[in-house]
Amino acid sequence: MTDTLDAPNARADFGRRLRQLRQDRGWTLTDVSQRSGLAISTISKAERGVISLTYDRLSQLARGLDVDLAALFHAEGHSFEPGSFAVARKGEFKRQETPNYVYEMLFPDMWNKAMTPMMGSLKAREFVQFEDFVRHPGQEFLVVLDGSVTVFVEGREPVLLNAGDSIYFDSSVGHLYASDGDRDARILVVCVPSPGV
Amino acid sequence: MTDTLDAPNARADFGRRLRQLRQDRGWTLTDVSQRSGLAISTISKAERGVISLTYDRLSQLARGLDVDLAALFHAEGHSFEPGSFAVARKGEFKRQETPNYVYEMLFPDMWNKAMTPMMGSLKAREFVQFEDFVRHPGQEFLVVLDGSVTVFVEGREPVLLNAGDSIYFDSSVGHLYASDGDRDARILVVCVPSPGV
DNA sequence: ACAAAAATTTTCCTATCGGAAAAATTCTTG
DNA sequence: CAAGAATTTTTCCGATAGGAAAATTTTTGT
Repeated sequence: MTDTLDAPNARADFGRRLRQLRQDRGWTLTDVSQRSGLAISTISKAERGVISLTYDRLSQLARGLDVDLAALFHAEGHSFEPGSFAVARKGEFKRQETPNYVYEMLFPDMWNKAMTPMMGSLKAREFVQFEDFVRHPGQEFLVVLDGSVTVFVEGREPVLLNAGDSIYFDSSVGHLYASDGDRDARILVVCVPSPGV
Repeated sequence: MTDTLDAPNARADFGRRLRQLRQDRGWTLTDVSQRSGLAISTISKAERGVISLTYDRLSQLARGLDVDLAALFHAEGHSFEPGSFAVARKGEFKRQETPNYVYEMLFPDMWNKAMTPMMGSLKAREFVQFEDFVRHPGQEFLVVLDGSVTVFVEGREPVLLNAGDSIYFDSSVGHLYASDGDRDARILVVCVPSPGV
């Protein structure tokens, strides 16, 4: 009930996007109708935001347009503001501290980023204090900027990375970082969440 | 007409996924009803695949479940090989050279990465030699590891970044990097493609 | 084990979707 | 500029979504 007001706009935007997809391919309503099995009029109305397609029709239409259903929604208005950009200056980060790490998320107030870059410092430690493995659906990329880092991936041998080395892994598998040696280490981590959950 | 047969299955799968999302959060139908503004019965039917939600309702429901609309449609299957990981050692990269850049894609032979990390060197230049802007759907993140870099984003003022600074932007907008000053610059770039298209 | 409460499903009915065909608009071509 | 073709929009109506409330099932407390 709350958002009945702006809903039509979202629908209209979505419609424009549908039309864009169709026209990008140089197809007519008739073409898409044949490819999708939807009535011409239905597609026409959907593109203009006159009606609100059901899941079944959206599903058909996606196939007709030859895109993954999820793709229909991805580049949508609320992805992140198309054309926008943001700069993060060194040291201007929002700090977040845990016993072993100091994390600084780079663009904390930017919505809907496809990836989450973080700068981190790992404190030098006598020996690894085993906290729990971290797990979160998605993929993670880590590059060592300075120092040495041991990466523990659940069920695997530890991996030692030196400055310039990097690792890419499924972040739903338990993982944990620790500075190796007597210096603090600097790392850059980028996470891509798997959508949903 | 063609896919009337499997459509119900897709819808049912989708419904199960909706229920999963709700239960993962420990919410009842009533909870989601309040959060989304949808009737309890509507959510119940949708979860069981009895009805096929319209775009408007899907949109509301996504907000109620606190997920991006696109996330609702992502099949969990095609993440990337679950549990796998890869290490890239400094200097072991596949080199790719253009007049202004030297790029080294970090995990070139790994399939289905959600993001594409690249190490790059920007050659020092007297003044910017204007090649064409680069454009590709998705989002891009750049961090300056060493030196200074000027980032040109189409339609905007150039942005000067020093070591440690970073920028995050919509990569479908034309962009271009150049080393600033008399030294070569080292950068790390991570791209996330927008699916579809 | 039973009663009360909570959660989910079913029923009933109205609003809206979606298809077929007619009407209108836009695009070609002489 | 006009006639005809191609494309899009509108109209009309049957099919289905979606809300309110009753009925059922499941859970909780004693």
